[in-house]
Amino acid sequence: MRSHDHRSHTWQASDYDLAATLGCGQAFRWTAARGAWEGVVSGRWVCLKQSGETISAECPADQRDWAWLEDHLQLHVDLAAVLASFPDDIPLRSAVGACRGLRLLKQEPWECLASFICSSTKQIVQIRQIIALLSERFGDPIPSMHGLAHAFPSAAQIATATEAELRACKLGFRAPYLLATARRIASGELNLDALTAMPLAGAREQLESLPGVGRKVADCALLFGFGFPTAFPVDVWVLKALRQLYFPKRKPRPARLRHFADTYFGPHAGYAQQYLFHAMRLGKLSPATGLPG
DNA sequence: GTCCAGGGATTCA
DNA sequence: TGAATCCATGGA
Repeated sequence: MRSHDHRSHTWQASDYDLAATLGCGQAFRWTAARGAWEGVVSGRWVCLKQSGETISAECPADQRDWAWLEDHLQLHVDLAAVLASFPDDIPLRSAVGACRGLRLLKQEPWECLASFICSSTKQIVQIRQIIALLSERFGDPIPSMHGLAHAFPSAAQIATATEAELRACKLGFRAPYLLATARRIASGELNLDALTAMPLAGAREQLESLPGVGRKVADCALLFGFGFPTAFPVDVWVLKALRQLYFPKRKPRPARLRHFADTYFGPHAGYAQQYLFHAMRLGKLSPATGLPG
């Protein structure tokens, strides 16, 4: 055991729930194994552990620096400041109380976009399986601490696949969407790197022009991959949360809910969305905790 | 607005 | 243990 090697690193991270963060369904390449979390970030295999307020990482090879992982885990984010920006209402208090230390990750844009194209009407466990198959079959082999692992395939790598090969990765009707989008990215017809510097609405419009990318998938990519803090993905869980908690005993039209989501939650709306999403899935939000009226 | 497109994990009888 | 339900939806 070496104490000053470059294969492992530790951080002090207060108010950080690693298990909730990696397992809540925002990213799909993390698996819990023997009290640790193993995953692939930016083409690097890594094993993470949390003990109290210490997070440790171990890689199969020496690392020059750990900025790639610090960025992915968003270790610099002041969670208290994020939570303080939320509207002070009963649903969010309840969600925050149920998900202490839940964080948003910063994923690679292409991987995130592709993952959520695969996500439509799939459950999180199934999405993980799809992403694992895509990586095994089309991604670059990389070293891990037990045999070979695989990087998430680039758009160019997926673009070389056939629709049948993608369907064999359990994509079903999503296969042609992913293939067509990969080709548009790989050809340079749409440059994902340019989206980061654009206003949210413009970036969203660009993403929604891609096959298989509607409002919800675009918002997931914008929030989890491109770092737009006000993107607010509305999936079936968040829809349920909004209806039950903010509009009980009413039947708001979808456009009304959309407007509410886009205007109510403040500068870190995406974070608020993640708390509502996760708390709802945990069954920690009940209609009884909703607002009056 | 309605309908359809994989399929398997999960739930429930 | 077999059937029903549900799923981080988008497009025609």
